[in-house]
Amino acid sequence: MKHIKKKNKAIQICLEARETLTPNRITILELLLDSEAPISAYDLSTKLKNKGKHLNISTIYRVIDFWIKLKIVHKISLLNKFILCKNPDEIHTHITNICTNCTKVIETCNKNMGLNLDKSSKNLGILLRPNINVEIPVLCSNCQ
Amino acid sequence: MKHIKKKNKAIQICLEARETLTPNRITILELLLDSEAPISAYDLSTKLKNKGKHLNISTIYRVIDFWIKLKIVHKISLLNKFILCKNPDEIHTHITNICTNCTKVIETCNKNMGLNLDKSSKNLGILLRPNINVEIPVLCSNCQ
DNA sequence: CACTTAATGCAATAATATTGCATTAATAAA
DNA sequence: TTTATTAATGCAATATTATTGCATTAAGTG
Repeated sequence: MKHIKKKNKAIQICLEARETLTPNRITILELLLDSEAPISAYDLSTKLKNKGKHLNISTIYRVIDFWIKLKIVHKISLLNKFILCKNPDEIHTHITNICTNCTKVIETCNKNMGLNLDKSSKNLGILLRPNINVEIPVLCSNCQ
Repeated sequence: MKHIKKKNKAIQICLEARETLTPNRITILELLLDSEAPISAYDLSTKLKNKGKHLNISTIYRVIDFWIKLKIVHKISLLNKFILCKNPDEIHTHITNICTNCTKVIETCNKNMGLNLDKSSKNLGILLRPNINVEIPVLCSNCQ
């Protein structure tokens, strides 16, 4: 298992939050670990079926929400799909670059992106929250 | 009509692009002008019905896509809703701040937001496109 | 063990969006 | 103007994404 570190990290975060680690949550986590690309709830459902395991779609959504709450999974609103967070342990502004051509995702953080949103609070009276995820439509190196 | 200028601007952009200005396109444009908040395709459908006018939902989506193509409307993926662009004539990175509490939208641009995404292309090999729209979850002044 | 809370199953339904094909309207060419 | 072509719309089915209420099962607590 090449994703063992990330898996352990997720498990650690879950346990530290005193949340329950159920078999379904592990199963979904593993599927997300195996998926480089963002994946939809129904895709997860299909993958499970192919493995002979059935979970109701509502359970799948609930498990996804569970991992999102723990900041271990991001919802990619541009795609209506979900993906594991690259740096779940670090509190910062997550930047999800999404290739509008091939939907490849390149995750980074505000520091690497020249993004300093703090100015905005003064200009607009709005408040940025820690650990938000910002999606940016781009062209990846292959699709340029 | 208090939105006469914005309406004229949209019409101008449409005509300059040599696109057809149909009654349906005008009707949808006017509904979007009247709506401060982002509005869904089905909300538009309901508003039309209330005025005694019926448009098939596919037509509504097509008309919305038409205005999006002309950069006059933004899709807010975080809400699955649509909103008129505040500065359709200026090519820049549009920033849509969305209050995660009340869904109010505060649109601005990269200059006001301390956002300089050009750095990213060097770091990540990705290409930013002109006139993209970036959605940022925030808390507005009322909801802080 | 008894009690309480949390997780899951189930099935219906809601909400959002797309498609193929027929029809009508608009535009361009003869 | 008439014809040919292209674009827009209507229609209805269907796809996709997501939520809900309630019953059941599992997990955690005293």
